[in-house]
Amino acid sequence: MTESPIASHFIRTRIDEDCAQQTYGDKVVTRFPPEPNGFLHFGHAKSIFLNFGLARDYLAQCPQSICNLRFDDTNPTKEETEYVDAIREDVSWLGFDATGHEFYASDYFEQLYRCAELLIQADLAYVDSQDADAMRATRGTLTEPGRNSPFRNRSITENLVLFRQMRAGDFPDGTHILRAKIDMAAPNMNLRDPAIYRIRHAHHHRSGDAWCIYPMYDFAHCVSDAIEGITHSLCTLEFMDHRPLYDWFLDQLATLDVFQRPLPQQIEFSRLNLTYVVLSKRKLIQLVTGQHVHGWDDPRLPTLKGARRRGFTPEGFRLFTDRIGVSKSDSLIDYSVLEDCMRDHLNDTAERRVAVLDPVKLVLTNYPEGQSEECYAPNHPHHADWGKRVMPLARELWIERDDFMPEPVKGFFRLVPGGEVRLRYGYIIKCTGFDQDAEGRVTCVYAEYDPDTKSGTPGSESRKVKGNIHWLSCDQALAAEIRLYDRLFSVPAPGARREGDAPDLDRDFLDDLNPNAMQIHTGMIEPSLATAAPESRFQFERHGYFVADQVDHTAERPVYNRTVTLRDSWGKK
RNA sequence: UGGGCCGUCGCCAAGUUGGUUAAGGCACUGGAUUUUGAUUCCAGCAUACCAAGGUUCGAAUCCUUGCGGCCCAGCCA
Repeated sequence: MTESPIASHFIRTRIDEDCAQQTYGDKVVTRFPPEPNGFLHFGHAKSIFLNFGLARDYLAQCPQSICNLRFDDTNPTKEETEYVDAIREDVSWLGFDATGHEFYASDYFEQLYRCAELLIQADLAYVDSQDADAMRATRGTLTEPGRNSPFRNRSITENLVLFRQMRAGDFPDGTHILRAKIDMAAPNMNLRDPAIYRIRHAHHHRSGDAWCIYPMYDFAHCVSDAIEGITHSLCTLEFMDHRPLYDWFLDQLATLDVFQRPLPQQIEFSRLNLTYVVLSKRKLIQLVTGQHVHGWDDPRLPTLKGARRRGFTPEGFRLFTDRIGVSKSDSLIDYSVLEDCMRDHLNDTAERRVAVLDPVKLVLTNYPEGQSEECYAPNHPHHADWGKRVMPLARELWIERDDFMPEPVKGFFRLVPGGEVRLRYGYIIKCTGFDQDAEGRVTCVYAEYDPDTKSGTPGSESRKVKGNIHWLSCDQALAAEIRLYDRLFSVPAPGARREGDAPDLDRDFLDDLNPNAMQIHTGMIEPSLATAAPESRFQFERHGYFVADQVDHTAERPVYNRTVTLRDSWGKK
């Protein structure tokens, strides 16, 4: 696999500067902060490799470096424990162990609360008793300033009492809210007295019913970072406008001696955009709940769970994140880049096997009935030490339907009537005829083999044929379910308007679903593929990379998923 | 139309305290090897940095003015 060198990017540059100036001493502390309200997707893989990768890379230079896994669970109505477990699994699948540095924002509720009281006491926060509609109405617009709330000038004492009553559960949801007192006329909307705490009488997956007020993201995130001693808090571009608020909270709290400087700094990078998929939580949920796919781990889904079942590898993702880099420009990565990365890794690591996906019978008419002999197939063309396996050859074989054309098109150099081709690892054969059914579908192909051309025997090299096809003897082959996966959507930008669309046309991304994203075949496989463990990955020669299905594959009923095809300069449709 | 950010080869992306010939990867093209139309190997691939002006001996890098794209008006994160 081509190992790309560690690429320089603006975040590394910043960290290098901080290290050079000893801003944070001997540490680079990052964090991966998922909200446990959904499954991780390809976009998270970028963030995971960035955050965990950075901490790991700087370990030699800054021995205290680490990356925390922090569950950002400040919204009790959306989060669940099942997601926590799934996320932890995904992170570890990608190769990062967060044992000992796994945290929860909800563990900081008490500290967060104390910080809020301190802000109130410093006259930097107040309890607003407007309802949500009134708040929205007075927030102003992008071009007009907002108006101060009539409750903005409550006394510190009154604010404190009210806030404590909020915590005590004296008020129903939505009646009061704690707001930062900043500037209702700020051009940055986030600074127009943002909400800090809302009342939510809801059961929290970890804190249970201990709380009925919960902190908002802007407040909880920066404080959590400071508590954990994060040095570089990396997030995506849409949070850029929140940075002044992030700095404001921390600055005030540092002034109030809650935190020591230097404070963590937020740095934004552009999120992953990939063609032919959707990466928004909302759309992913729609696909699952709308039954367009079979659950969160459906191999068609761009979730990490789906990727795993699909046969994608952590190393492939690692390669991918290295290749696409990190920057602040909105980019759109072609899906083929991801596929290429998986091929790249799998090419090196997957043993070769033979499978006939769409079998048609081939009879070697001059091969004695009841006889069979051994042929040898290497497990990997570039790793002789991986050994070889025996493939019995006999009179009746299965070959790929696509490898025979009764009426060949130009450029086709596989089996054709009267033509010659090599049975891979076996003999050169010459097609002598074929049977068709009433619909013209080929039902059987006949050929004669040349006994002097067996692979590996002296003289077998003397005759060259261009075509080379794979096969399986009918006696040996086992039937298997082969799930051929393809891209989930049939257009690069699902749901996006396309050239020529009527001005009033609204497209639905679900209409762009690729109906052929999964096709189930019954194919023939080598016996060793049946006994392989779930999640074993192989290259099916001349087809692509396949993985034994994580949940459905058994020796009795083998199931293989196609991860990605081989590159194909001929059959590209 | 307020604020923030971005615009370097088909796709990514270095370089942006101005200094000879604009890194690298992917894709692509050509050639070699090859019992996977795979892999591998070798070679090629931006007089050009959104545009137009300007400053300068010298600019992708500085200035000006435009153009294009993304984000923000949740008691979501």
